[in-house]
Amino acid sequence: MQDKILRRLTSAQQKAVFHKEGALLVIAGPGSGKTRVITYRIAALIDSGIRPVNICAITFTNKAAEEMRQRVVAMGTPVGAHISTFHSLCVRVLRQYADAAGIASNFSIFDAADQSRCIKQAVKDCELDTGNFSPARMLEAVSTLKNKLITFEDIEQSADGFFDKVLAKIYKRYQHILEDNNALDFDDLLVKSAHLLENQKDVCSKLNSRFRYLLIDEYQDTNHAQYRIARALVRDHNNICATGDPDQSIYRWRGADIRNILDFERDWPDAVIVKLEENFRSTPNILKIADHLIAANQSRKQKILIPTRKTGSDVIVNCFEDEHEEAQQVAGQIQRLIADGLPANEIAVFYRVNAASRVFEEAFIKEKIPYQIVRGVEFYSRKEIRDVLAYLKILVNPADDIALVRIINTPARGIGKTTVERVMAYADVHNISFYEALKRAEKVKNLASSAKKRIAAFVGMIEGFKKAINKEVAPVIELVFDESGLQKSLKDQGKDGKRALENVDELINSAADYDKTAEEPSLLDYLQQISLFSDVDTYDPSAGRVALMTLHNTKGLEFEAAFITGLEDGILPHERSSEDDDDIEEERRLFFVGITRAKSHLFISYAQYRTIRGRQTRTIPSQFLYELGIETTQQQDDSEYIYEEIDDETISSNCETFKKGQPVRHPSFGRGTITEFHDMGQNSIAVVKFNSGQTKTLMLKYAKLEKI
DNA sequence: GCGAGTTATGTTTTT
DNA sequence: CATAACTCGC
Repeated sequence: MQDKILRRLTSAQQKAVFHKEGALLVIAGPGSGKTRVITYRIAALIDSGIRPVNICAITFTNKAAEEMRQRVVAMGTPVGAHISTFHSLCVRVLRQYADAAGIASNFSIFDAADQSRCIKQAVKDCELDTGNFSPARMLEAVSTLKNKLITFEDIEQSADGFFDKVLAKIYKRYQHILEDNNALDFDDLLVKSAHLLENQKDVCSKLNSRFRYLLIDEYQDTNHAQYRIARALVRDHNNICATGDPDQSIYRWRGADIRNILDFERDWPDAVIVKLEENFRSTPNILKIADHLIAANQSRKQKILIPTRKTGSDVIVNCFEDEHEEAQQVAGQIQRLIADGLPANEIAVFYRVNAASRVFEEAFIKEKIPYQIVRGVEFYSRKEIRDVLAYLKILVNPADDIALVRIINTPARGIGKTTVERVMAYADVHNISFYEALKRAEKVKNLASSAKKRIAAFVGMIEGFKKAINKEVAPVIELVFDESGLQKSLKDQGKDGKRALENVDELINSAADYDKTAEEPSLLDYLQQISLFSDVDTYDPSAGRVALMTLHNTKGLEFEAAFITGLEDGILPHERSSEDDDDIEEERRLFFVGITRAKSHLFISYAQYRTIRGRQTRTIPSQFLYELGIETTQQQDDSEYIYEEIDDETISSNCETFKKGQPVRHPSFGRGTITEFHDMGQNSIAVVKFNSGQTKTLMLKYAKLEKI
């Protein structure tokens, strides 16, 4: 075994793989085989006599976990190591130690849509105006606090500003709503686990002896709560191995804390640090521009990528008329690659925002290119699927009012808004769940006898379903789908319903699959698992189709050919991420991650016009294009094209030379100061920090900048 | 109580 | 532009 592993690894990789006891940090650039190191390390640990059940590996997505499991098994090692995401691990721990964590083990996991309903309710309950305190904003703020393990009690005490005080109130109310529903949101899974591990020493000890080795991949994108969980999990033995790359940190907005990786040596002073700088994935040309681009980030340790591949084709930067031409040309280029013998599943198209997928989809359908859009959650957010799942959730967790409200009258069974409100009021007064109140509907005042009858029938139906619960999930779904009347109502809908019926069929199929493969199948486990599905989880690399995905979803993947699209100011970097330098740097890392996914062919493109919110808008090329360190012939061709559209007078008046520090005025952004100026004649670019706080990169020939 | 039609609203990335 | 929220007539 050891020999077999040795032959395939570089000496640096070996050092990490065969590291014995204590903390280990693997700082590794893209394509350096860091995930591979973890996989081999699991095998090596088992090979050295460690029992598989004593190993816990954490991946960023379920998909990555699945792949790692397969690879470990393929290496001839016994199954049994726990490999999952942080969230999945937390679900397991919380279910097992529910009492100690102070929760019930049949908790619902609230997804974004459920959370949104709860926060809206919370804002309403606090009698606040949703204008100033938009649910989305408050949810983000609450999530940020939770990721830092700040409770509402904490913030209640420390809040001094008006916003913080209101936030504390909403946070508290929101948390109570979740509690009433016996529900945890994504963040709670981490928060409750961290608190459990830190406050219940015996649970912590048990887990320390269960998992004697902890391995964490993509450590640069862990948040503070995850760090605290990891710290507690290795409290007794310090056998932690983390791998990551600060240059690939792209989830700061979600609470990822780069300090986790930067301070690793402080947290584990005896840590051995291994650096993997060789890149086995990409051609030198691709790595050269990746290096050049990422060097523009100020807050970063110098590091370069050492190519091990010797040759490769050029990186191509294309400028297109608009997003339709971009999609069309990308499709054409893909057809050429496929004709040259490249399998379709070795090709991928990346974009910054999901909305950008549509034009590509249209072009691919037109050109008959097989494709798959990597967006898993979309399936589970379809109305019919949510409806079915809501029924199932009620069976497992009757306190889940959100699910109950969803299906009490779906399909329509004559229990309308008024009835629901009256029963809800009754539930509030008696401090019981909505379902409990429905059971006692007889006692609710002002309720029509017809309504009472319908409610009784509904409760009877749910109780009947409960009796049907078994280990196997698929038969329960079929029963519920049929007897709830959902199936019939979809059948009656004609064409639209047909599509929905197919989706439910797919759900039943996947549940049957779950029944077959799960260790201990149960309805509870099934519901909790599917809540944690991620976008990339549905991605099937063997399907022989071109992959379309956001740049965030490309993490950990690689393709022979990659197309990175929409390199325009406001898109990449995204306008909502342009507020400060840190935001821009993260956007730059995102582009860096995209670039380094490509093994052999890289195509980067932007369009001169793009339809944004239904308006065709002239775009400004992304500042990142000028940071790649390449001159492209395409850009010059376009420039000529652009000249025809702009009269000479405008160009000359717009192309004065500016200096750093020059105060300027822009017709829409107002006053500001030039912070950077790249003199490239008619293509000159100025970076302007406006008084509004935003920083924009402007091409002088388009932007009407005035000196003031 | 229900659903069609209208109006407002809000727009990044995701476990 | 796309969807959510809302109104109004049955």
